Amino acid sequence: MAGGTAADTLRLDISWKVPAVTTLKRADARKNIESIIDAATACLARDPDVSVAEIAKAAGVGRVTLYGHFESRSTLVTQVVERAIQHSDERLGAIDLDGDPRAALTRLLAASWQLTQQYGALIVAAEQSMPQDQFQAIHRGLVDRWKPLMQRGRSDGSFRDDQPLAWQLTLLQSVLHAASGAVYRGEIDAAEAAGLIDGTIQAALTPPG
Amino acid sequence: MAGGTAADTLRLDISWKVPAVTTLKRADARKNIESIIDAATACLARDPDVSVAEIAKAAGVGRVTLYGHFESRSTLVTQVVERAIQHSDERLGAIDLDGDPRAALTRLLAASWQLTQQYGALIVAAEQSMPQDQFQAIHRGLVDRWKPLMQRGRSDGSFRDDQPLAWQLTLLQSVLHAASGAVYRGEIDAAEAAGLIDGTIQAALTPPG
DNA sequence: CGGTTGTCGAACATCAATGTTCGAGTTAGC
DNA sequence: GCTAACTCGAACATTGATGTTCGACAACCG
Repeated sequence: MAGGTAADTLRLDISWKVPAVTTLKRADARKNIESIIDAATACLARDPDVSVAEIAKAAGVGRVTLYGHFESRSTLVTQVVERAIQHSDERLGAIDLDGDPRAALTRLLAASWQLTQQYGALIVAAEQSMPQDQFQAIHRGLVDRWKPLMQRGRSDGSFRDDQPLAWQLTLLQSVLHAASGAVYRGEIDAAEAAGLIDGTIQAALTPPG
Repeated sequence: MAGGTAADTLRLDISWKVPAVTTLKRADARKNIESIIDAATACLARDPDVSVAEIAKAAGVGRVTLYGHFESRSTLVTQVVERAIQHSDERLGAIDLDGDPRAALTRLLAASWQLTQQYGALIVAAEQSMPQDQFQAIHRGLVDRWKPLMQRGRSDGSFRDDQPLAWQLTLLQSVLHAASGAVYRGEIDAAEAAGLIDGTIQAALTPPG
């Protein structure tokens, strides 16, 4: 038994499973990563300046564990934002933007309001923590979801076109954000917010005269 | 010569002019204080998180000099905000809010837009750096400038009253802020902003038909 | 002119947050 | 059950900002 040769040892040593290409982590690790991203999403939606320590606590893991899975706060934020963007894209992409522009706008606003509530100030965190060009790409992507509908509505007289399109797009974002803040401060309640947003935007876009 | 008694010394020592009640600082000191408040206003209007070092540099004084005049960053911000509030109150107080509510609103919006451009993100700095109750008092004061006019317009049918007053007030702030951001980002230019704000708000407040 | 006041830079203390290291203890998965 | 993978707290290094102290120098004002 003890007569093992160097060759034997070598063979045995090979049994060190080189991490292989298995990107697969252990089950508990994957669960923790999920928890962290979920917690980070919720925390960042409330406060874009939230600390890593708070995120870890909210996720129910140690701070060190978090750093074991995410290189830095910045990469965590980036991943959170990327997931949120992907989710938002799916939701918004499923919306029917054809037919009466005003009705389509109502549908788009309803979905966007739901996402705004869910992700809140995440956009602010993105702006502060992500490389600028990356953030701008995201922002452009979001705006492009609205642009065609707005252009179509302006062309066919559904929406006023005596104001720059860029202003109207900014206004949309602004009103959604304002509603989010108002709900947070308790000025209005979440249930009525969707109606207020739609009523306000529709009025603001109605051709004058 | 060196024969001075203790009494002599004592008498001479009395010539230490006790600072008297003269609250008056030296001329250059007063000028620096002005420069600091001016610079801080401009800096905070752009970036509510600007550092004390940057404010000092913008004011053309050393950081130590700044701390010689202001106990802390927080007190500096408070004084800046107080001056801005006072100035804003004077400007807004001079506006005629009687007559046609829509015309009065136009006047109020024009003045508010000018102040929003000037003070930008100062309100954010105030929120972060001032004691909460103090900030809320300021915020209440601002809102109270709009409330009576809005209530009157809602009563006489000039403005829609199928939405909560609180929402409409939030909307006003939001649109002003959005315009400030849009100008900053170059989406629209400052000259046309006033018209866009008025056109947008008037439309949003028009009673639905 | 002369002393008081103010300015300034450099250096220091402090604080909070980020990121790292260590070592001991758990747990998943074969 | 063995082992690699994972967790976790405590302690440490680092960074950037806030405030403070010191001492030399300059400027206002009587």
